[in-house]
Amino acid sequence: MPNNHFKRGELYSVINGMASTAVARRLQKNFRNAGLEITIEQWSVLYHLWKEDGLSQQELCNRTFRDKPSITRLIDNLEKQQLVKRVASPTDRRINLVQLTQAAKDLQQITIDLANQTMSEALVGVDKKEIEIVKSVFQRVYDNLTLTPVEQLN
Amino acid sequence: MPNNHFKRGELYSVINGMASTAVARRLQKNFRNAGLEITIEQWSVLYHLWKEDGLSQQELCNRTFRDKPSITRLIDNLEKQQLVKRVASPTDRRINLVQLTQAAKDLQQITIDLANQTMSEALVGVDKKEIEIVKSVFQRVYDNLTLTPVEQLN
DNA sequence: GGCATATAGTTAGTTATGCAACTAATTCAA
DNA sequence: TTGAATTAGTTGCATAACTAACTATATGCC
Repeated sequence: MPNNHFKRGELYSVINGMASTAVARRLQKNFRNAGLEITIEQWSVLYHLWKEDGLSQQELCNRTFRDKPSITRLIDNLEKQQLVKRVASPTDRRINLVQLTQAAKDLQQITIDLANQTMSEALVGVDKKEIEIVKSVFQRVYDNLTLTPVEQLN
Repeated sequence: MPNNHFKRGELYSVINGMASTAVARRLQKNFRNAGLEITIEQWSVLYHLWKEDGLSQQELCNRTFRDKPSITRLIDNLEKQQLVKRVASPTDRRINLVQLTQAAKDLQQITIDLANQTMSEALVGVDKKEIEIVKSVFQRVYDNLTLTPVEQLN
């Protein structure tokens, strides 16, 4: 089957490069145009903290799909910009709880509006059912590659 | 509408983080397990050269959705590993044609097999029609964000 | 109690990305 | 035909990614 030899690699290119890169770049550009100095990676961390403040770094790893060194440095940079602060957990001294500052809270509304607007631009002509399929395929892909065989049965 | 306030941002997280990261990590791991020293980014450049050898750096930018500095440095690293060489275009001295070495040609079959196998693992339980929808949505998203309004009419 | 193991987080080193500013070669138009 | 604008590629700087190796704290078992 030499003819569909490249097809899955092709799909890999599509999933990994094109669209996600384009969306990320646009959102970053929209932040910059609005005079906001944060990166999309920093925003993605803040996003989870807006939903639930005071998460541990480990929990942020899980929710943002990043490894620990990545979160360490993102938090370093967010701390430099005074958007979060590390607070030692009172019950377990290994754990840092990451807490939003007022400056970060002030960013929530405007940046989420920009993200929503960016996704609206991105999704022109794409209907809801298709979006649901994309999400379910991605969840499935993620589960296929990260869950143990036993977990996949649930 | 406070309740679906996060939905598009949520989708952004999904598109940009989860699945593509998981696939990339798994493919990189499979390369490493097979004793192959190349990164997936380098592989994605080789992939386009296997389809058509001797592309210019600009053409590689277009096909891999990367900017020029990224390609410059990927080619630098591929050259260090003696997988490609830059050859000046005979007709336009600004242009570098990027040509595969024999070592790179030898990587084609094994790495494409690994990529196909990785995508097969990733896509367990996902049917062809869903894959087509993901691809078409991503093409649409890419076009929405990169084409001029006039081009979008075509 | 004390040692092995596990967990939370950091650091070092390499690769990659994006932007801005740059050089060199080419094209086009006055 | 020469000088402005365009195109191809490179370099510098900042941020971010992954791996491996590390420290510190907590847990669990004897």
